[in-house]
Amino acid sequence: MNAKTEQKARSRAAILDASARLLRERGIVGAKVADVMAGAGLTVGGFYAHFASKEALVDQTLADTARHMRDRLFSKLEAKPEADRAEVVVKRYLTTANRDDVQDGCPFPAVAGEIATTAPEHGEALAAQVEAMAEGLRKLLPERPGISGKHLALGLTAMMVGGLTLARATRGTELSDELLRACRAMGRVALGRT
Amino acid sequence: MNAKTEQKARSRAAILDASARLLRERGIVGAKVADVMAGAGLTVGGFYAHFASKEALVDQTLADTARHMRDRLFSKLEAKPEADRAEVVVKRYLTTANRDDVQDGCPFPAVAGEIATTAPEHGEALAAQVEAMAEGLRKLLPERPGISGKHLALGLTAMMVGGLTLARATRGTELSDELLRACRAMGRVALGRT
DNA sequence: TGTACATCAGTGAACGCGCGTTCACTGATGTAC
DNA sequence: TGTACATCAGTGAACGCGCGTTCACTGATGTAC
Repeated sequence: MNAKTEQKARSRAAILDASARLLRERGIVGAKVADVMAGAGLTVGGFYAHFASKEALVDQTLADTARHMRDRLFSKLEAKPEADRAEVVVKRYLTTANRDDVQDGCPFPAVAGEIATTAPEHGEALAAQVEAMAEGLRKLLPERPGISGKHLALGLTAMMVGGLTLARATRGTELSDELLRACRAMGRVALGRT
Repeated sequence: MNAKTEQKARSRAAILDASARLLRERGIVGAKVADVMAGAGLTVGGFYAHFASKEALVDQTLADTARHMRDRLFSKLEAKPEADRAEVVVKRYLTTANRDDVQDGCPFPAVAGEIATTAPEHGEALAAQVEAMAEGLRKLLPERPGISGKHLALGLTAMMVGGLTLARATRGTELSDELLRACRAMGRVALGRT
């Protein structure tokens, strides 16, 4: 059973890889099962030997891509002065690269609206990942008058996700770049770094 | 031709009304032409006597609903002290009512993600409305050190849209209410009202 | 070691369903004389 | 005023298409003796 089991595990990993790319690029409805399987070098029919449904794939992919994003956002911060770290994270997130290289970027803009409107079944999976991102940020925050660390972390998260979502949706317009600059500046103000 | 013309205008208005409700509630893909027509008390086939395509309807509806939201956000501000007005707008936006009464609320959360992923043809229509909202806010802003009025207005807009989008997507979880509170507090901090 | 059988990852066509759009038609309203 | 015809908003069925899911089948891999 060894070679077979290994082959299946490789296929599953390839499916999740393709799904991670397509979910971020095209959203839940846009990431068709047949396209995901083709992206993994397989055909549609085999999908259901790996996942119970498209819904299960989406939940798993959402968790995977959000963790991947956190790994990138919060990596190698030891090299930065403690007081700079939160701002570094905000700046890393609000780049043209994270706007344009969608398939390796943040998954939230691609799924949050769909979850709100037509896919509430993924709401808890999303909530868990939003909390994980905000918690990562909270650990880096300075004390600020008038707001708790938790609220500041959630507010920054909302601004980052909102800014990136709008920047992606308006890609190609002047507004798009301006939104990224504005949100970076807004992050500095909220962190008291003026 | 009079009664006929009037009848057609009434039907068009009814279609736009139903579209405004459904687009905000279900997004672009979720607002089916047949459902919109049924919501207007008509049948599918008649749709194309009023609009060239679903795309045209969406663009028109996006403009209508965004204007409607601005009217509500910026209404009766004369009664408020000048220094409070920006914060009043932020607080009006980030309410449980604007999260839950989706069909009368902000259209951006329902469409921004879809436009970014699978409907870029609406990007310019969205950009125009985002700019209009930010411009409305900008006029109410105090001078703040370290950030221009335009950037602060865009940053606040991103935070408001991001916060509402995530709050709607996580409705029913504890995080959802907390996000609204956090973004209101973040608004106060960004406006220097501590 | 070799042979017969069992397992199972993956294939590809088909199923049921729903979408946006088209189109022949209906019937109420408007126009011409 | 009345009659015959024209217009046109709206109907409802059909079209073409694409989706998620199912399923009979294939062929390579593994097992039993």
